[in-house]
Amino acid sequence: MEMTVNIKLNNKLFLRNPDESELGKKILQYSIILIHRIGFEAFTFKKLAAEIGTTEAGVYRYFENKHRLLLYLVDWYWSWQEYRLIYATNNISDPTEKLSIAIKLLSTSVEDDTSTSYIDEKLLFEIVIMEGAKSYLTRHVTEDNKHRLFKPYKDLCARIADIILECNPTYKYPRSLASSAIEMAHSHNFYVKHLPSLTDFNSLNTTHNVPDFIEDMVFSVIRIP
Amino acid sequence: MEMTVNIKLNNKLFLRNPDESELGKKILQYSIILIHRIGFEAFTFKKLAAEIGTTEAGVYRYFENKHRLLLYLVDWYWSWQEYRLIYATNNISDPTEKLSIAIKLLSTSVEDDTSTSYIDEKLLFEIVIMEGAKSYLTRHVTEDNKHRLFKPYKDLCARIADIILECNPTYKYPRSLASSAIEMAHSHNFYVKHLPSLTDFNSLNTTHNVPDFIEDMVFSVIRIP
DNA sequence: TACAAATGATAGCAATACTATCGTAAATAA
DNA sequence: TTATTTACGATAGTATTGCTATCATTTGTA
Repeated sequence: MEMTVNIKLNNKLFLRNPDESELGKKILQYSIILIHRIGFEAFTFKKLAAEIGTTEAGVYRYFENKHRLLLYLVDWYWSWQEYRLIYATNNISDPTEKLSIAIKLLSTSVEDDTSTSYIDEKLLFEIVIMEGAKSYLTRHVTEDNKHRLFKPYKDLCARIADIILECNPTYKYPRSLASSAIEMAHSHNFYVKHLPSLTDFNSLNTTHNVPDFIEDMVFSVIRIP
Repeated sequence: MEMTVNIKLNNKLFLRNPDESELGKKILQYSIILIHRIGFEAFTFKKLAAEIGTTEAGVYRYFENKHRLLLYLVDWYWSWQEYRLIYATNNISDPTEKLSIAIKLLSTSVEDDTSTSYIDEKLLFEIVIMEGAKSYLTRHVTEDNKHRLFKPYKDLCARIADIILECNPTYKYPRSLASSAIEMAHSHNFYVKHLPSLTDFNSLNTTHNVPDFIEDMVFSVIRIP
């Protein structure tokens, strides 16, 4: 059986829906490749257009600016992670096991998922680690938030907060803990790679790793040994 | 008795030391005000120059570019926080109390500290929350790191990691926990203000707050009730 | 009094972040 | 079939950004 996952995103993210045309899909595909290669700061619509053989104006027909494109990619990523979490925890009743799965899914690098042809999930994972925070660290967070542009991230946080409450209904800070765990899953992957002295891991010694640390943290906090 | 704290920073951060001249101090003072007002993205040396009545080229004589200036401010901030931590924990022997003080210092907004005339610590605190991550989320992290430009941050992390180890010498992830706590101190202040659904606090209900959550987290993890 | 250092003033330039217009090809409706 | 929308390519243009360079003037130091 062949099947594809189609992730629908808030239509305020784009001017023309990129997943409904060949050019649109190419914009998504090559923006991931190019941002991954040169970084979001150096990334421009002109360079992207040259990469895929269209013009700058052509890209502007799909996205207002590169920040909106980043938001699209980040939202896609969080929606995809939520889908993976639902899929991976299906039929599992033990909430601690669900939590453990969630932590592993979020903090472990992935292989390119073949279910979507034009999105390279491995590259996207690395982009979200490196550039993800820039999607909300702006002057217009509040406005973007009103337009529900952070909904996928919040939905995932809420889902994990629910699992935390299932584990321990008396824990006082489920949402804060959920968002912290998700952020740590990314930030510590960044630290391991770029600022290893901020962690207790190194790429050689694999006895300790990021998901182990986060699991230890989360389960300690909600008092599950 | 009057005294001033003078923070010396890595001289690779600047071309000409800004704290050794009137113009340099004005650059620091007004860059904080301007970045706080319009955000780091919209901030330019031209606008800064106009603000303080000098020219664009004048600012470039002190800092290579605006990213280096941000790094200067962020490094200044972390050095200042480490100084505050040393000062506030002086003569305290109980490591759990030291840890508690550290968490409060890092996660609670400050009033403008009068010990430095040209740096507004309250504004700087808010800048580091909003823009701090951009100091290391770049293509040149590795190079900047080689030049020791993140040393103040790492020093503070190491100091807190040491306190964590004093509390519990068997805890496996002291550095990861320290860097996480510091980051959470900032990120959750950001969430409370801009994305409150990611937290369990709100500005009205002050029964729960950011330092309480982080304390609960840290002490749970190192198994101190 | 001489000299170097710091600053001010101005110019210029390539790249960025757009916006606008126009022609054409392909898909769709009448 | 023809008419018409739509999507795209091509080109042009503009304000701003992110610098670098030059030269004159002021200011502090020897």
